[in-house]
Amino acid sequence: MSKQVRVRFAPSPTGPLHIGGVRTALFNYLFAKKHGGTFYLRIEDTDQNRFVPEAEPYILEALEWLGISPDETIGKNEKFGPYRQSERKHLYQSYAEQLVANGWAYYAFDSSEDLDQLRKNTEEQGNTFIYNHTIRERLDNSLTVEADKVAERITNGEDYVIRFKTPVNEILELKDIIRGDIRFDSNLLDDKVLFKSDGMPTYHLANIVDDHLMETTHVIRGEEWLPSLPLHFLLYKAFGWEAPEFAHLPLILKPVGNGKLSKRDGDKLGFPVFPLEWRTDEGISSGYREKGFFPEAVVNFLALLGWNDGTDKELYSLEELVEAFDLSRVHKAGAKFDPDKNKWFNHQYLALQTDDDLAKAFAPFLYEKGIDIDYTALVKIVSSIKERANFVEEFWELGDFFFVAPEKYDEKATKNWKEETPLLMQNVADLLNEIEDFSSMNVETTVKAWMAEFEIGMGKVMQPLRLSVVGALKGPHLFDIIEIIGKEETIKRIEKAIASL
RNA sequence: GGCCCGUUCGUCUAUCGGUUAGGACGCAUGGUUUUCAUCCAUGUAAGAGCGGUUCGAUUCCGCUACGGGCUACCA
Repeated sequence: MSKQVRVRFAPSPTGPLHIGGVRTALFNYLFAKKHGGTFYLRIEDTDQNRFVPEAEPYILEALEWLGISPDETIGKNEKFGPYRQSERKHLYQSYAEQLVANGWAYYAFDSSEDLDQLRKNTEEQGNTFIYNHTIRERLDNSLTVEADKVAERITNGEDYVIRFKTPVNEILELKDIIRGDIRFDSNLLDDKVLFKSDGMPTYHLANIVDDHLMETTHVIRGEEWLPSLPLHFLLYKAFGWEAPEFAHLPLILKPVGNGKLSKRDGDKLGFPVFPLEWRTDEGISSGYREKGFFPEAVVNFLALLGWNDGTDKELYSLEELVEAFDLSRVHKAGAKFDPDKNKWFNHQYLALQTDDDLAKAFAPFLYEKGIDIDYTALVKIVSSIKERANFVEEFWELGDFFFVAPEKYDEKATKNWKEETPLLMQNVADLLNEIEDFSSMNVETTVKAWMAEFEIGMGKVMQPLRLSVVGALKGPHLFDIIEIIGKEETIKRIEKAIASL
């Protein structure tokens, strides 16, 4: 690559960042870093009707959480600012008018209502309505109205838009880094609105102008933009600018059924579609962060959704992803989102955390339950249960017995509570009471020696003992549990079990 | 309807004309754990269909089918 790579993520602040958007941002980030380039964030807030003020900070926070913050954006290295299109508003009109002056665009006065009606009528007759060369010479625009009349109507304050005058009879042979060659027939394109009657540019205009002004070298975006590729290419041509290279990413599809993953699917199917929780008057949409996902796990999973480096490697740090990433190895077909695999990645990353970090992450859960525990003990507890969890949150249901004595006993397990069990358990309690060194190892040898001496079967003791201490047949090594909760508590639990079973 | 993109195990994917079509998730079985889970092992399961090109096609081309996206003064 000859030029310094500059790529962008350019979301529209209409709501929280969707998981598909996250992946687009991630691929841009990886590509930039891979080539020692710059990753910048631009806010495309040209639609005043759908603007949501909370969206912009949300997007920034989400990228930061994921560890893929932009190098340049609002308030950060603003070499090409402003980075909000609403603050660049003054730029666009003159570019649109430049196109009109060069014969690449025209003013159009048709109202939305008239056009809707016309579209409806045309389609009722079984024809396809396209505002392009087939019809533009017959509609109310500067192609059909005298120049002085056009000027008069505009100065009189009449609403108008500026439309692109799509060239006729051109076969456009375009290139996409992921998809290769794509052909479009210009006759089938429509004359897109570039400049709206509210004085704002449309996406198409603003996007091309800004990508050029901000010296973007590669446009990496979702596949839903592929149909506008010919328009964008033509716009670069009309302005006489060199076009960036394009790469259209495959879509992320919903895990079950058909169609792309939508914002609604997430909580309906039991997994988040947003990086961070999003609260509105209508309710709360869950986020990966709040659900206890590690950002590294989300990044890793997303990176492998539609891309791989050709090896069997699946666990990548962000640095390794940067190193291995290659746009031309991005898969072409859409990928179904797999919540199970996503969880598996989290399990892998949980296993990589230190006991200390996990204890710190778990502490707030305990605090909320009003449980006060010695930090050293907590680290031990976390260490004994972490390998069975996918999420820190699960530590509670996996190890609640470390903190509170069982309230009730698992029904299935109580069947092993035989007639002679109470006596046996009382013996165990008495035995434990005698032990000085209450370490897991020592308790285990002592109890086992006692069982051997009196020829008592393991099952007769171990199962009821576990039931007494834990309340169910689950959990880590029993003697480890006993060591952690201590002699006094263990005996208390045994006696409680004898009394209630 | 029109335009564009796509199509390998249930899912994510490897394969760049010759492979017993590989890996991972999931699922199943076994082992470890006197528990549950983890972990380990094994198994399960795929080239949409039809035509070409070729000595030989999952791989290249065409058609069909199916899936997806776009088709706004939204991005």
